[in-house]
Amino acid sequence: MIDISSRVLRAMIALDELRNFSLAAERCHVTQSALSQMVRKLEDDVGLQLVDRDRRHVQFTPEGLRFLATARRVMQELDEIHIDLKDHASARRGRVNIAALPSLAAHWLPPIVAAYKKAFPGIELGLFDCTPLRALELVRLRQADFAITADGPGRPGLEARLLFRENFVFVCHRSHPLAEKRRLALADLNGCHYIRLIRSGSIAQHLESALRNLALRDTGLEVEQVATVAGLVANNLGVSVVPEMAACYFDPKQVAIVELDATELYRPVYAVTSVGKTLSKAAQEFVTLLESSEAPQSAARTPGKAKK
Amino acid sequence: MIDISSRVLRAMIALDELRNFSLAAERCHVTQSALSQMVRKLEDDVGLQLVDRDRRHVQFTPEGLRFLATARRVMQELDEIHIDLKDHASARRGRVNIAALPSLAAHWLPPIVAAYKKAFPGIELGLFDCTPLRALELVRLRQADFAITADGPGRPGLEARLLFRENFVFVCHRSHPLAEKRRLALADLNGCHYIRLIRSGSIAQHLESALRNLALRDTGLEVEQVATVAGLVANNLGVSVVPEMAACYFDPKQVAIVELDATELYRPVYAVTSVGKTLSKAAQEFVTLLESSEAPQSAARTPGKAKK
DNA sequence: GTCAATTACGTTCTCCGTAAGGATG
DNA sequence: CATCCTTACGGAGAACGTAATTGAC
Repeated sequence: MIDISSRVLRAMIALDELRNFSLAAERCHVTQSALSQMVRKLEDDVGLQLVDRDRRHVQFTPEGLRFLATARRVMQELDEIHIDLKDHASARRGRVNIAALPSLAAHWLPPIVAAYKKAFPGIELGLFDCTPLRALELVRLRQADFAITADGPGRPGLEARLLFRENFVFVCHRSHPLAEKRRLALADLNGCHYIRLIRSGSIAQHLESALRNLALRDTGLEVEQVATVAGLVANNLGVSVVPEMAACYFDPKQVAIVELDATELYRPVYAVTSVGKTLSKAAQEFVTLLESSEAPQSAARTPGKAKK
Repeated sequence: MIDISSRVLRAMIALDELRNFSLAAERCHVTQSALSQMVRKLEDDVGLQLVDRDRRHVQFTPEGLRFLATARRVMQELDEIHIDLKDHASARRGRVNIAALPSLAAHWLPPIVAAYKKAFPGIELGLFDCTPLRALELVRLRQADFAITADGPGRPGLEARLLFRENFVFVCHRSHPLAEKRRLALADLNGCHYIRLIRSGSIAQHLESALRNLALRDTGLEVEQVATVAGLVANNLGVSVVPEMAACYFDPKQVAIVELDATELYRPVYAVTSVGKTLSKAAQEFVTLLESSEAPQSAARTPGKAKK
């Protein structure tokens, strides 16, 4: 199998353009002797004369011209991939695919995305809002560079970095007895009519153990979307517990949002990556930005103050 | 400027296909260590990690995959040009452009072309029938690989190889006094009404010096095509002297063709090439065939016997 | 412990530069 | 005689192979 280096291709192209060994050698930053040897070796390798040197003029043979055409195409390809890789290395170009839980994608992520797009305008962003399991699957399938989710640690092949811990808040109708409290303990929820979120979601999973020991009354309502909970609570059909970030779904005129004094009750938010898969520079930058971003403040009590 | 050799491209492709350093190294006929170093050096050169090796699995990074796509395109180009050049080197493929005088192109060349096409079916042939000057110009312009013409020696930048010498014959109407002779000396033409060919043609040029000393009567006719001479002679408007090969233009029923006993009167036929321009293998083979071909026999006295 | 890739190191060999050679205009 | 390419030769460095090392399963 023949071996051809891009140096030789460049030399041949220079030789064609300058029609002069000395000048071509100069352009290639080698001596004229070296270029002469390069051409000779190439000709030996392919078994054909490619250039006619009649001591005064440099002329390519028909075969040499065919070779040149290929050489130019190849060099264009190599130059392009080189620039392309440099761009990717410096995060000037590229694409980052992110799998995130819907609530995070909708409320915490947008300002970070905005900051990222400003800092790295050449990077395309793909944002998948999906269930926790799907998010991890996308990372494993390499369809997402990383996931932003409440799950992750302990999963084989995945690596999770804690970004922040999100507190839960209690939501009820303003007419509810607990509506006027500043803070509640979990025990205060005993006896309440509770609206559940479906189990497959991240929220229910983190609430389950904490709520199991409470004497909650079942409303018979189990819904999928937090927005539905908001509607139900607004119509005084029950109470619920949701992450701080979901508070904005609730209409403050009808719904009271009360902080929970329960340190054991929180939802961790991780950046989850595949072990052994180096992130692209662009994705690395995004994760760095995530890590430097603050945990969200309660959107309920301190509206319009998303960051410290 | 980065230097990438095809060996490295092959290695990366093998690594992608086999997902295993040891196997890929084997395919590339190097040790696994060498391949590891090759990949590392490539990554250093481009400044990016292209392959994730987690000790057990080989996975390409997004940038690595981009690189691979280019690598495959480039290798395809290089493999193709290699095959292409090998084919040209062995005259399996290619093209030969020939500039030849009309009379040679029409009468001497066809059987040679036929033999050549049989021996080298993959070679395309271009045949230009043109004036002597134009033939040499085409060679100089490299639009023709070589010329078959009566001119050539002494021209700067051109190289002429004598193929054969073609004799001239005397042509006249059957009613002409010289029609019954077996052989004529040049002096026998004195007093004849002579039909001239134009000076720019090869025939007139070779006749000029020999005929200058004869006392020919001018018919006032100077024509361009030998076929026209044939028509004029057939109508008894004069006599002429033409190369043996042109004899077939004349109608034997009306025109007598007489050999000339004049050793100094002949038209040399050369294969003319550009000095310092190596012929393609295909063209070389054609010239070889030309050189091994016999000079044409008189088509007049021995019809149907083109070769000895 | 085994397997697979990396690292270390010595050697080989390629490739380049210097300098001399040769041909051409 | 000057120019331009080729050839000869010697040295620097790259690349390869052997072998020891590391790390994962």
